[in-house]
Amino acid sequence: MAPTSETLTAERILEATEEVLRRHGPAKATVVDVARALGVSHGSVYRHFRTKAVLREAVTKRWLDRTTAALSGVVTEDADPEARLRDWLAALFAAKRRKAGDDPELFATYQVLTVENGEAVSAHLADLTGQLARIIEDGVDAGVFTAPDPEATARAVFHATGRFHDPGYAAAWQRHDIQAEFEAVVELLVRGLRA
Amino acid sequence: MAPTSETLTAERILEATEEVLRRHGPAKATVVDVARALGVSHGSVYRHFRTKAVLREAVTKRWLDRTTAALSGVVTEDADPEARLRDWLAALFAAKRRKAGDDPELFATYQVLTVENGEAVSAHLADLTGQLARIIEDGVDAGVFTAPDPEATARAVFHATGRFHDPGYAAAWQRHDIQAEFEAVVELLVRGLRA
DNA sequence: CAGCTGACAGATATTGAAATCTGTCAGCTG
DNA sequence: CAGCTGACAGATTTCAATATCTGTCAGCTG
Repeated sequence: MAPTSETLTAERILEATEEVLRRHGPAKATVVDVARALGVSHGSVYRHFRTKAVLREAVTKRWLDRTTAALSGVVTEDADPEARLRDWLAALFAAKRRKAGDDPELFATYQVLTVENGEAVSAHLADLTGQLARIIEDGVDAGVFTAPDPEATARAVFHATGRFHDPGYAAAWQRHDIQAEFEAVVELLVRGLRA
Repeated sequence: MAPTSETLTAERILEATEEVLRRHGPAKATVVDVARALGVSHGSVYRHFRTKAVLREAVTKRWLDRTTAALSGVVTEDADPEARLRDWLAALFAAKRRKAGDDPELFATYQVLTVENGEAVSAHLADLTGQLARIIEDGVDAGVFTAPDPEATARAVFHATGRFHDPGYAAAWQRHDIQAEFEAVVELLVRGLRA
């Protein structure tokens, strides 16, 4: 917790920023707070990040990329495409639900950050639909799925499951019947994909 | 525009409230404004609606019910169930897109009102999924759809198309490729429903 | 006397002055 | 001399005083 006197790196600033955001929330977290947490002047922070907005975007990217990385394992899993598709969607839902449930305040903080940084979010969504597209392509190649345009189909599947990964629906993830809802949608989609 | 001196009815108050909301927006519309628009004292408004919250809820209900009514015609349309399902989803999407596009400020106003009145919204969603369920049941009866539990399937279809009717996605309805996205999702769902 | 008015108390919103923050940069320091 | 500091101008936020609004009700009016 005490500010180590290593040299000031972008990475250390990002860590401190995440901590300040967790403590103060997105509205009250200031660059001065971040500098204080690191035991440096706020001018030094501006040496590594040109503006506060750039700093916040970098933190957001880092957070989004952690989710992407966690899911990439499922894509290359050793199972048939339908099972991998189901696993991937379930893993995405579970990850989101865990994040929202474990630390609602931090989740709300990142929700604010993501609406602020549409750019970073678009890139993240492209990453995720890319993973989905790979699974669907594998299914088409194996002859178990029908999809004239796997990229477009991946986006369709992603959009159709929005209720189970879009942060805007986080409140609904508490409902007792949400798991049944999820399974009903996935069932419909998998049936729609089958050759 | 001049306040007619008919007797003050709940309906006239609701109309005036809608007009005040359109003019001032949800944050600044006051009961005093509504009374002024009607040429009465604000005490008279409280004779018909116990609180401001009740008044706003009533306006919200009215607005939601207009949408439900507009769609009910499609349910009883003379066409095969698959066509009716496609028509109904398209009509819902078109109605939402038109509302959001024609008068964005009023749409934003009602967005605020709907988050305020979760109760009224739940009832509205139940109405809509009820209409969907009837179409799906007809499809099951005709042997063209498979759905062990049509009510649950209706909810699944409704959730899966959320991106095309949930007001939270209104910004995305401006994208040039939204129509293609819509058709891709509907295609997948219809395929998933077929017997 | 049914329905409306307007004064009122407490709650909520607005406003403008004071405090804090962002982003810059000349100069300090190891 | 590379990297950090801290004072500064302008932008933004906070806070407390002031104004407006909500909800009630005793009494007015047609």
